[in-house]
Amino acid sequence: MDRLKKNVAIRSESRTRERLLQAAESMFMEHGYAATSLRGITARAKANLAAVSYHFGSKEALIREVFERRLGPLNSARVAYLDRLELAARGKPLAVERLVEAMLVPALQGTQDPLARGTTFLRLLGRAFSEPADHLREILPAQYRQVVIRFKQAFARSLPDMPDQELTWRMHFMFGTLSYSLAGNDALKLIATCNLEDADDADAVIRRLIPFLAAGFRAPLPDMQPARVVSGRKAA
Amino acid sequence: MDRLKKNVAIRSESRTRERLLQAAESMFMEHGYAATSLRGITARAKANLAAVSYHFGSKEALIREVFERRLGPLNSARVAYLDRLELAARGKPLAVERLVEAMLVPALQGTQDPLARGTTFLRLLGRAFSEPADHLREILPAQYRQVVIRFKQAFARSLPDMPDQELTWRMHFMFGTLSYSLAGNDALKLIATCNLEDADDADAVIRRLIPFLAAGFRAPLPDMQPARVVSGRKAA
DNA sequence: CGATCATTCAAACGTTTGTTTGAATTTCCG
DNA sequence: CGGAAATTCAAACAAACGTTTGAATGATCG
Repeated sequence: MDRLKKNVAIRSESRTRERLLQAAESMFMEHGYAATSLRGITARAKANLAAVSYHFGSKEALIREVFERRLGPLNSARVAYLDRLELAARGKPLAVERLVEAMLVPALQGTQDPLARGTTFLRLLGRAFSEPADHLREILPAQYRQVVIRFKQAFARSLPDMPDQELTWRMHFMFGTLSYSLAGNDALKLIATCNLEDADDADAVIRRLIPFLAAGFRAPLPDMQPARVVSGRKAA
Repeated sequence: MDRLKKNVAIRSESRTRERLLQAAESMFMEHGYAATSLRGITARAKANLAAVSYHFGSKEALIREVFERRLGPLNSARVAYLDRLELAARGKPLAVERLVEAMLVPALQGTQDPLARGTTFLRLLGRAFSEPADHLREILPAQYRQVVIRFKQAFARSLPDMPDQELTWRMHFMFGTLSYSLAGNDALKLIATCNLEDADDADAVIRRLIPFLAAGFRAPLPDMQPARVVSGRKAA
């Protein structure tokens, strides 16, 4: 298996393999995993149907590779970004704005350069969190573990009075906003009553997300009394 | 067609139809739309395969009905909740906490009673926003339009200094957090380094989401200068 | 009861799915 | 060049898909 891979790389560098990955990334993003057929992928990649089995072994292995080749570098870049920030701060706790920034900037960085190729993966990634494809349930936790651990430490240092449980929840909320917001404007168009100017401007999204999320992290703790519900009679 | 429906209701009230809807709701939630087969649904509903065609006409019509029978009442309840709040406030602007509450409480209200039946739909709904099934792209905007318009007015009144564009973005962020947070703990487990106590307690989620989102809405406006990027050399 | 409708059922329809096969083709290196 | 390895290709595979059919069963009312 390793020998085979090496020969692939040495010989022709397998342009087909790369075309398949890009086509799969696009089509998984557009139609979802289950709704995308290998015939559609290979047609788009201008490759033969059997090429998927030959290069990856199965459809499942293909989607796994689509994620791993992107998610690993992305999360490594996030941690590296955080490392640089902390180094520059010389041990002082960072503002939560900087931590959110460290989650966001690497994600949207590769966007403008390769002509929205990075954006394609981000949309796919946003979908992946809600897609129940069994293969992903095993991939994502492994890919995200280091990021979660590392950033949680940093957040705890920046918000020393925040209980651990509450911090985990707020990071959970942050991931939700990210995966939804970065995942593209399809859903955005659903709720926008007026067309947003900057809908496709990644930088604008970052600048708007940072203060929004940072304020959420700094929000006062919820009072954990029994929930109040406004009934028809007695309104609050 | 109308005659047929009426007879269905009069005669046997079609228990089968209801079982199909519930089975479809569960299975769409667990495996997604495209990955769920009619054979799986009918098996779970203990109905015949042809029952779907008979009662709904097609798989597409089935999923449409699954959404419409839930989303309409949910969004109506949200607007009604907001109406009551504004009535009680006698024209005074509401705190953004109350507006977020009006989005949340109706969504999680039916949760505990029918033994997580409401929760099932919420997870499905969260997925729907990222699922690219073409049928949903037409359903969701129509179902959400009134909610968006109504709540945007209310938010604008509560946050008079917020530019319209910024408000739209922050509502967009809110929808992201909601659909991700309410959609269930599958994704939550992905990032939780420690097990959360209240992961299944809807009230606890509400109490934690409200201050988080309200603070986000009240966050200072972003400075719309060119984005700063921390490079390897010069850190910020 | 008998007629009439709604509903269920087993079986089959034609497509499309992911995967496999074995031969043809291309690429590489001695 | 020539042989070996890597890659492509058209064709076929069984399995699963959504949908349709026509007869069997059930309920309803004059």
